[in-house]
Amino acid sequence: MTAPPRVSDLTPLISRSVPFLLHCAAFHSTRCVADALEPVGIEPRHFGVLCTLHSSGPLSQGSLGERLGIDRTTMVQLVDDLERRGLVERKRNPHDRRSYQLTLTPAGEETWARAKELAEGSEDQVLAVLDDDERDALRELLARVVLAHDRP
Amino acid sequence: MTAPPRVSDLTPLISRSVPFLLHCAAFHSTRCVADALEPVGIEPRHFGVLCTLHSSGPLSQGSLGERLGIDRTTMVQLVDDLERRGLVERKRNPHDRRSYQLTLTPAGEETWARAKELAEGSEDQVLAVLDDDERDALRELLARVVLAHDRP
DNA sequence: TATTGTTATACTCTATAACTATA
DNA sequence: TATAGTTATAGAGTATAACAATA
Repeated sequence: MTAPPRVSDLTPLISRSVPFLLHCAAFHSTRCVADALEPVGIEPRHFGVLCTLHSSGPLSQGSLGERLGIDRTTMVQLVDDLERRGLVERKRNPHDRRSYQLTLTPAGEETWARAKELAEGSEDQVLAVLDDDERDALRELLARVVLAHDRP
Repeated sequence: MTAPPRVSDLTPLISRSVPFLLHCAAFHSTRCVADALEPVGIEPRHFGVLCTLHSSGPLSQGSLGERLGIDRTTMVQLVDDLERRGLVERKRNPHDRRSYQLTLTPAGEETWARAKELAEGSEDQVLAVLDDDERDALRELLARVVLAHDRP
């Protein structure tokens, strides 16, 4: 992703538009999460996989990718990364030997817990200029907008 | 950009996080703008160029790219697109013949005005689930967060 | 020598097509 | 025949390096 421009350089036609503001805010927040996760050696997308396996595992690569909106060919590389780091294990499904049962290793659970703290910390950093009520309000407004565009 | 997943498929660890919500909202809003601009034959990035030239032109390709956070090599292609459509004109700067003075053609001004209406309409569509006060609140909260991360 | 615009090239991210092994 | 995972490949989108014209 490319860094957004300086807001002060732009005509208000752009800098006051909601799509532009959302693009900038998304960029900064994702970069903050990425920076925060650096000490545990994973990127935001890997964190998504860890969260999903922690909450809903074991899952096959296919169903994991489906939930996360990630193509199965991309999923292979993501799981390769996590397996190489010893965070995820590829066990064969005994009932269907074509598919895996992906699970977090103990190290994967530890890394997930650590990453969760770091990610939450980065969110505080992104929203530093807002007080608690304003943070709740922003989350609520965004959730409603996003839900309205969700596929059925 | 890749489409975000169905929110209902995700663990709340992800779907309630601000970076994820911002990513989804940014994706949907940009897609809506892109769809809205389709009738005038330009993409959101072209619209950014038209807006900047309308408000602050004439500009050289370099300074235009600098304002918009777009690399100069990418800028060449963008201006090529707009020139091919007859919306932007490359005039040589008489005081420095290395650089251009980019200006909107009359057709460019017309297209800008039309695109502005279409883009504003798409914003209404994105924020359809929010009332006027809520839209203002969202814009205000986003603007403060973005400004806090702006480069000096 | 430095700068503007340009081209050719490389890199990243992601998706499509084709393969294998299982079913 | 169909599906899970994999690999090779191609396509966007963007950035780096090298070049021509001008300063």
